[in-house]
Amino acid sequence: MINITLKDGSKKQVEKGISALDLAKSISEGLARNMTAALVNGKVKDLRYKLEEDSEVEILTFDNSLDGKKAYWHTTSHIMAQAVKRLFPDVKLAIGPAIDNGFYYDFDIDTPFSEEDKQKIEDEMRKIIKENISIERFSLPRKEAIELMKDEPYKVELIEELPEGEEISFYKQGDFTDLCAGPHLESTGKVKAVKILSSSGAYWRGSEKNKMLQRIYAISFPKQSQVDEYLVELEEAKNRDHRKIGKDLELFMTHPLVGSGLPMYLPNGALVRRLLERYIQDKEIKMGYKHVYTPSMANVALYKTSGHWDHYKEDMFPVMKMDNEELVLRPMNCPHHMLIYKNKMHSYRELPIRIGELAHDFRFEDSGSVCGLERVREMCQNDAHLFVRPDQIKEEFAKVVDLILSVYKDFGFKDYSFRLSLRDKENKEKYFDDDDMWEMAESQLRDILTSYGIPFYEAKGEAAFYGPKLDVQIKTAVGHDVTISTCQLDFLLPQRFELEYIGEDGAPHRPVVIHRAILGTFDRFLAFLIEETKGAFPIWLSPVQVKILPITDNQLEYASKIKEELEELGIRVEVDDRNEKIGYKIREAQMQKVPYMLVLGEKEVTANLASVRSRKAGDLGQMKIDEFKKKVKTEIDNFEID
RNA sequence: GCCACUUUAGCUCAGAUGGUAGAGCAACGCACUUGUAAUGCGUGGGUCAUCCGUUCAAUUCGGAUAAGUGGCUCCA
Repeated sequence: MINITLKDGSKKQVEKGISALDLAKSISEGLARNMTAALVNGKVKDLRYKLEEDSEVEILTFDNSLDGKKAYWHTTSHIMAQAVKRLFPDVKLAIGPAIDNGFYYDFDIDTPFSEEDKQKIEDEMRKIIKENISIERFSLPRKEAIELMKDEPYKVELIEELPEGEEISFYKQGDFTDLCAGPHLESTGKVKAVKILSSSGAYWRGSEKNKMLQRIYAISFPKQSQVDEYLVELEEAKNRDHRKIGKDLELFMTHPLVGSGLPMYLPNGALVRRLLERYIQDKEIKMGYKHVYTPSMANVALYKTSGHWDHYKEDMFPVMKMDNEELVLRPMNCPHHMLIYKNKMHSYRELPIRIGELAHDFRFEDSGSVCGLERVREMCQNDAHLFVRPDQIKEEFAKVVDLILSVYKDFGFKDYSFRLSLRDKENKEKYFDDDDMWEMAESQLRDILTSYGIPFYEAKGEAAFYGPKLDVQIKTAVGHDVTISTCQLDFLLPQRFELEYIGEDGAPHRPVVIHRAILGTFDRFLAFLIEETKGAFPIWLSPVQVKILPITDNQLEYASKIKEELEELGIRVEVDDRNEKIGYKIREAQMQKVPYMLVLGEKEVTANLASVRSRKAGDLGQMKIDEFKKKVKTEIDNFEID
């Protein structure tokens, strides 16, 4: 007998060699029925994994954990591969993992899958599910494993990379066998509802140097209704997409004659952006930042000096040759700001010096990756460079993090995470070559984060070429993972530009540079803000804050009187004086996400009142004009979010 | 940049296996003077993204270009 500790802390004595599934059955039949995998001593195992010694066990179901879902989805990915193999026997299989939302499988096939192909594959998958084929695990020594997979070159490549001497595990379901570490369900019939979502090209092993394979994304659930719900969720995400809302609310537009990745801000969007610019600059000024203006282009030599030329030129617009000069549109502002620092001699007493700019940058983004305001080719950065003494790094960095947190609080953002972006040591040509500098910068950043108790995760290969970064990552409505704020530690540019300050000892010393962008770029920040608010901006950012809706022409005079009163307080207000029914005017104001509507009829004019309606709570009843003015003014001044 | 798909009125979308197109909303006009998410009637509006082919004839078929969408690569 062995001792099993379950997740709830309860203990159980069972026979040695019992399967996880039988253990679940001994607890409850229902639990066993919904079981997708087991977590044994922290490792995900199959349902039929045999428990040989005392262990901590958690029964995973589709509903109680991501690991449970992944076991379910991973099994479905094998069903997909089996279906594809049945329909297209010449296809070579690559990999088919579960992801956070479903799974995919990559196939090497000469002609990409058509819509009809995908329908056929989905039908075949349902057939395999119906056949309820038992899924068996077995393992082989490397040589035999390669022999078994000799017709699958991608699998052979994977096997060859597995550690020497280890048994290689396979899963077999009827006529289909796949190299796989598991875990899996016990049979294909356990999967109930499946839906192919999309297909696309994807490079083998994620490298553009390799062949492009065909990837199919799909999802599966224990119930058909869950598939339907998931599809509704996807549809709702599309309605939150900043590109759709940006068009509906006339925030920005694009035009083929202007070009890809070059959005134009319409009056509403421009207003929101101007308010964001003022908001952040005011905050920065309070924190001792000095703002500058520098040109959007520069001599190539500037980027040769900074070192960007060798690492970044592929992402820049091509050189413009003038008489004796070679000019480029700038992709970042750091070099300009380095020269501003260098413009005069600095004392250790002056530091930190904080140079800020709302600066336009130009990056030649791949045509396939531009996206609304999220990825553009001309952007405006909320950029700043902090020139600090080494002993000030920690404090100054913490101030930046505080600023980030306070801004996010003002906007009510909650779904973001800090990422410590490090160099990839395997890929050194992407980064400035100075191991000592990297080790020092990375460990210093990690120390700061740890000592301030900021939760973060680490990501290799995400650093800037000159140093590691702290990035704030968010997920967009359609699921892109993007950086919204960034703070970077840089020992390189001060060296390249030979920056100095005179220390207490009278000798020159080298400052350290912190690059930071709080709102990142105004473009992407606005995209994020649109998606977070679904276009219902907080009142201080709303293009129209109050819309006055007279019921008939008889209230027009009263309406314009109130309009003037509100305008005196700087409130953005419009009167809808069209000859339409009140329901129509309300519907329109509501769709334009106007925070407050004032309905004015006979009753209001007589009593000198306004009927107030909020976009969020609906009819608030009648209010004195002064009372309403005070309410709105307070909400605007306090950056209130609803 | 790569793979696939898409592009028809200001917007959202129908449409014909080749004989130059339609709806709803919006716009404009008229009537109605209206009480918390769409009043009724009428009018105008399209080189069917652009260019080049095939054809008696192309918005429809083929090719190229541009822009967009979903991914991959890349990235604020």
